[in-house]
Amino acid sequence: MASVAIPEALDGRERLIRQAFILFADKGFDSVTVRDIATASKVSVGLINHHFGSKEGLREAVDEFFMAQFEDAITGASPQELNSVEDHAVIIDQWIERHEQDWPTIVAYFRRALLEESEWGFTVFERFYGFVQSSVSRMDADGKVAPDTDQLWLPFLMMYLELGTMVFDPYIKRVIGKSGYDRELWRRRHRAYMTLIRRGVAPARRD
Amino acid sequence: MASVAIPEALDGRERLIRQAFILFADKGFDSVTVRDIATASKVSVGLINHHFGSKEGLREAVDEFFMAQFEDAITGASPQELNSVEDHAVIIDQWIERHEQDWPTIVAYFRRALLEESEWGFTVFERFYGFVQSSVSRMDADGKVAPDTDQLWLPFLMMYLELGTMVFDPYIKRVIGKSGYDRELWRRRHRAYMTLIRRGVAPARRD
DNA sequence: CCAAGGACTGAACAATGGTTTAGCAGAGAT
DNA sequence: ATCTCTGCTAAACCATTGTTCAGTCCTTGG
Repeated sequence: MASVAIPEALDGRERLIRQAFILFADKGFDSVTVRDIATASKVSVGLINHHFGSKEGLREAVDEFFMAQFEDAITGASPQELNSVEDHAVIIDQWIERHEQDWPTIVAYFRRALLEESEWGFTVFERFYGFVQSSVSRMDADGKVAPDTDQLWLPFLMMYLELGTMVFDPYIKRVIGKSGYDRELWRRRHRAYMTLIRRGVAPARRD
Repeated sequence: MASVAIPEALDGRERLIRQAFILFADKGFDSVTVRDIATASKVSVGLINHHFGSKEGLREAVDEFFMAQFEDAITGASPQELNSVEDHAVIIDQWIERHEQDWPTIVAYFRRALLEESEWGFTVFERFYGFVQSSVSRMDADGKVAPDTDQLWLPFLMMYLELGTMVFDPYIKRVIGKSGYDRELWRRRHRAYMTLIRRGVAPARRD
C-alpha cells in the first residue's frame, strides 16, 4: 500500500525484486517467506531460486535495486554549493521531496537494513557518514562552525537526528498519530532541527 | 561475553531468563532457537515450555526482567532536581555509569526491542518520551529554553541523539573501532552533545 | 513412610520454510 | 520441422524449529 503498484507487464524477475523490496521493508527479511514473495509476485516459488540461487541472492538483488535509487540521489545532489552546516539538511530535504510517492517504503527498507546490520546496511551508513562528515569539515575550513567543535562526534550526532527520524518513525506514528514525514509535521521538524543546529535550546543571550 | 557470567547456582528458570536475555540481545528473538537457549542454559528444551508455556512466554519474562532494571533506574533518578535541559542528559549518563558492567547487553537488547517493534518496545519508547518531554516543558516554564522552541519536536530530537547512540553503536564500532560507550569516547560524546544543545554548531557571535 | 506436586529430561511430533528437480511452453536458430 | 535455450511451474524433499508428552527425580506435607 505504501508504494506504487507493480506493473503487470514486467517479467517475473523484475516483479520479484520489487515485490520483495516492499515485503522486506514491511516485515523484515526473516519474517517474509519465499512463498509469500512468490504468491504476491504471481510467480511460483521455484522461480526465486531459478533467478537468484537462494533467498539471500534475492536480497542482494533487492539491495542493488534500492542502492541504484540512493546512489543516484546522492550524486545528483552533491555538486551543489554548501554554505553552512545547515545546507546538508536542505539537500536531504530536497531528496525526500523528490522521492515523495514511495518515501514510506524507502524509509522502512532503510530502517530494516540499518537495524539488521547487513553488510549492505553498513555500506549505506558509511556512505552517509562520509557525506555528512565531509560537509562538516568543509564548513570548518570556512570558519562556519565553532572552533572547539568535536569533529568526530558532531557528524554522528547530526546523522542521529536524520536517521533517528527514519528509524523511530513507527513510534512517532503511535505517539502522535501521523508519520514524521507527513507534510506539515515534516515542515515543523525542519524548523526545529535548524533551530537546534543554529543555536541550541537556550534562550537568546541578551547582550 | 558482553555481560557478567550467569551464576551456576541459580535454578533453571532464572538461568533461562538471563541467558535468553543475552542471546536475544545478541542475535534477535527470531534468530535464536529454543535449543540454543536451552543448551546455553544447561537445561533441556522442554523446560522452556514447562515454565513459560512457549518461546513467546519466555520473551515476556525476559522483557519483564529487563524492565525491572530500567524502571528502577528511571524512578531512582527522577526525584533529582533539574535545573536545565542539559540535566536530563546528566541523569542518563549517571545511569549508564551505574550499569557499566552489563551496559553492552542492555544496549543490544534495547536496540533489538526497538527494531522488532514489539508492544513492549513501544512501552519503553513512550516511557522514555514522557521522561524527556516533561523535563523539557518544566524547563520551559522556568524560562530555560528559547520561547519559540517547538515543544513537540525538541523532545524527539533529543531522544534521537540518545537512542541513536544506542541503535547505531554497532556501526560506530565498525567506523572507528570502538564502542561509543567506551570510556574516553563517551566523555567526548558527552561534551559534544552538551555543546550542541547549549549553543548549536555556529561560532560564538562576537557582540 | 507414603503420597503429591513441582522441577526437569529427552524423545517424538508436526509444521514451517528454503531448496531441488523433473518437466512444460514458447521463441529463436539451424 | 526440429533442436535448444530460457523463463517458468509444481510437486517433492528435507533440515530446522517450536511444542507435546510420558516419565524420572526430589522435595514437602501428612
